[in-house]
Amino acid sequence: MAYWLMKSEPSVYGIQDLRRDHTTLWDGVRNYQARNFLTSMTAGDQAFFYHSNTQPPGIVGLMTILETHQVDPTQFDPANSYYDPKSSPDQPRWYTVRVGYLETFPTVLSLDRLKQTFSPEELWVVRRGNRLSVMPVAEAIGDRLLALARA
DNA sequence: GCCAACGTTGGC
DNA sequence: GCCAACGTTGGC
Repeated sequence: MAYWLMKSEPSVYGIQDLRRDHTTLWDGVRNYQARNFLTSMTAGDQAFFYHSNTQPPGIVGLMTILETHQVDPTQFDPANSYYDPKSSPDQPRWYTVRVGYLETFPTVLSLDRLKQTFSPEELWVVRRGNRLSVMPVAEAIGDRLLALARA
């Protein structure tokens, strides 16, 4: 089982929304590196839910990957803000995963705390200028994050 | 293939 | 709201 970290703005879709919905299709990723990480996920992997553009930004909970290699339907919908005119149903370019809610941590692992605890090499999300919305988390680091979150 | 312009992300 | 960082676009 691998660990990942996935970002979302809580004003758009937060951990509370996932807790309510139980499961959701993680749509709207339009970055090739992030997409490549999405397509390399395996069912049963776990992903940390990171709230960006909020105060404080940080890791707020845990998800499980339910289904992989899902075509992101928003790429075909001209009315959707994630519409990609260069994509077509016979040649989709954006794939994603279905995630399931696992837990909300009792306290937010704030970006500030993450920076104090992990080096940029250990945890990509603390790298300066990092804009990637989906990234891998090494197993040892994921274990430490869970220990911190549940302490 | 270079690179300037532009748009977006996301912390602050 | 500002702006640094960075990915993408498009002219050449």
